[in-house]
Amino acid sequence: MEQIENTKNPIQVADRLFGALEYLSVRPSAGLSEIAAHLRLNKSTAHRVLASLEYLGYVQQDPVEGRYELTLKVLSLSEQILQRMDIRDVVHPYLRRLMEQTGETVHFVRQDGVDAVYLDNVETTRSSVRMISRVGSRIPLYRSGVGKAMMADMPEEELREVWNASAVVRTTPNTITTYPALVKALRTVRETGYALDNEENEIGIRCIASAIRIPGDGHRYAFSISAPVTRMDDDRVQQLSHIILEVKENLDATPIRHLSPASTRSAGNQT
Amino acid sequence: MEQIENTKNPIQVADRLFGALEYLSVRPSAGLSEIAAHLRLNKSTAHRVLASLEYLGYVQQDPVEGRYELTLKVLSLSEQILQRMDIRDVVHPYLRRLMEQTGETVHFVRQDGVDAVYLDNVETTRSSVRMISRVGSRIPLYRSGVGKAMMADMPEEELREVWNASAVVRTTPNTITTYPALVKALRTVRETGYALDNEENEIGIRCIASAIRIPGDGHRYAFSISAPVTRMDDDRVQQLSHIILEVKENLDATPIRHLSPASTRSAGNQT
DNA sequence: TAGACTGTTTCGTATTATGAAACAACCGTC
DNA sequence: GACGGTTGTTTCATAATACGAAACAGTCTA
Repeated sequence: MEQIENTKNPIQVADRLFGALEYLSVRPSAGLSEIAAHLRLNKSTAHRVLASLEYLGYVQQDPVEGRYELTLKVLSLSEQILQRMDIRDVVHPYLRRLMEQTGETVHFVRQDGVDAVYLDNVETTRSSVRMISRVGSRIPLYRSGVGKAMMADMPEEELREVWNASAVVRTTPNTITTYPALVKALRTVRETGYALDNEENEIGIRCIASAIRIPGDGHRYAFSISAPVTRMDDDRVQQLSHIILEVKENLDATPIRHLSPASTRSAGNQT
Repeated sequence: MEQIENTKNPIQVADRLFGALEYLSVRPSAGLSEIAAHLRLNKSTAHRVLASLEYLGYVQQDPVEGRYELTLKVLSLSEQILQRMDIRDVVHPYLRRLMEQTGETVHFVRQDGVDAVYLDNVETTRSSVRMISRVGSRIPLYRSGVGKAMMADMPEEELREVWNASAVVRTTPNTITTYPALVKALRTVRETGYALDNEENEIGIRCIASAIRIPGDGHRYAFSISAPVTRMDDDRVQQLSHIILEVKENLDATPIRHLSPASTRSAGNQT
């Protein structure tokens, strides 16, 4: 029990509270017994936990069925987080122009641990395939263009940590699955200035990405153009890479007003 | 102290945990002492709360500054919630078409308590004013087109409850501030089939909205077209109302596959 | 009607969170 | 260079708090 002892959550209830929250976020609604069983809690405890979440406004109980479901309060939380990310406002017009220039869907991400998290995107208007915005979703760094772009900027030690913490899964024949392969790929990224995801995450999808740096911001950001391979042969990759690099230069040169004091923005809500 | 006694949170720590979370969601980062002061907690307690949130992955501490900030995990939570809302996938193409037909920004919302919460939107490509997506943000029902559209479908008792729970604030000269005025406005909505927000929330913005109903879904939904008054005179309102009503009819007739059993969707992540 | 489910409430107990205080490690000042 | 003023961190005895078995109250099925 000495060293092996997993560092424990200093507040046990927190496990239960967020466990319930996360469980409910995956299904439309759930009954008390079901939640209790899943979290291995006594019904009574589960009930208290749910009552607490309800009190806080994150959970709501169907008065007739008795089932529990999330309210949209957690969405407001996310919205506030996104809203104070000034960098999104700066980057968004570039994304838009990039989409218009290329006709392809573009993404903007930030590193969060071993993943890249989508912060913004502008979807192509040309394709008939609607792809609803997935802001907030994740993709592993080692398996994405944006991820490779950001990793190319990391010092060796940090890279190593990321790799070790990553749960490597081969999702396509092209997926990078060894550290040496990753290092080699990153060398190419550094040479060319952009990262190519050549169907490494999903068959049929290629994408070109580049990292950008924000002075005074500890996080890593990147943006990308994705398209089906049918529209993305090597020639097109060449063309697009020029556009990508141009945008990157512009963004790197753009000063970002960071951490505005009171962070009081014009509300500007619309009906 | 009989009746007056506020129903208390059955789990006190929950207040602290989510208090810290919500506090951090408003500012880019915060120091421990600052958080402790704001939540009126002992530094020691605050530290434990933060450590717990960090353990759960929602909070991260800057190793050099020592300041705390949110990770993007809460965004993933939201994303999962949005992703299982099948109705968004159904409605999105309609929104897109609506925007293309009218050239104006369109919104899609759901009722959550006394507010409408934005679930999706398609912003106009014509205007040069970029308006980054505000999915997750809120607007009071009584002060919005979408809100009035949804309230028009409520039985009197429910309406009364909403009104009483609403914190009425006059944001423009046109804002509805009395219950009789609201009732009267809703009568018009029922007669015409759509709701008009005539600069009732924000000067210079008009919008037309309509509620839709989803069989087997306990929630209320609505969508809207917003535009500056300069592009939205009474004639245009007339025109747009026809389009709105047509979309509403289509949507009301569209069957929504609801609560898919395992809710396992094609992931389809892209780099 | 009996049985098997729901979700809810109670209450004695032991676990758990609490916070004052001491600690360590900075930073700018005098 | 010791100072007071900051950070964030750790300890620990005590009180408060969350716990869960069990009983309860419904609802639906057989």
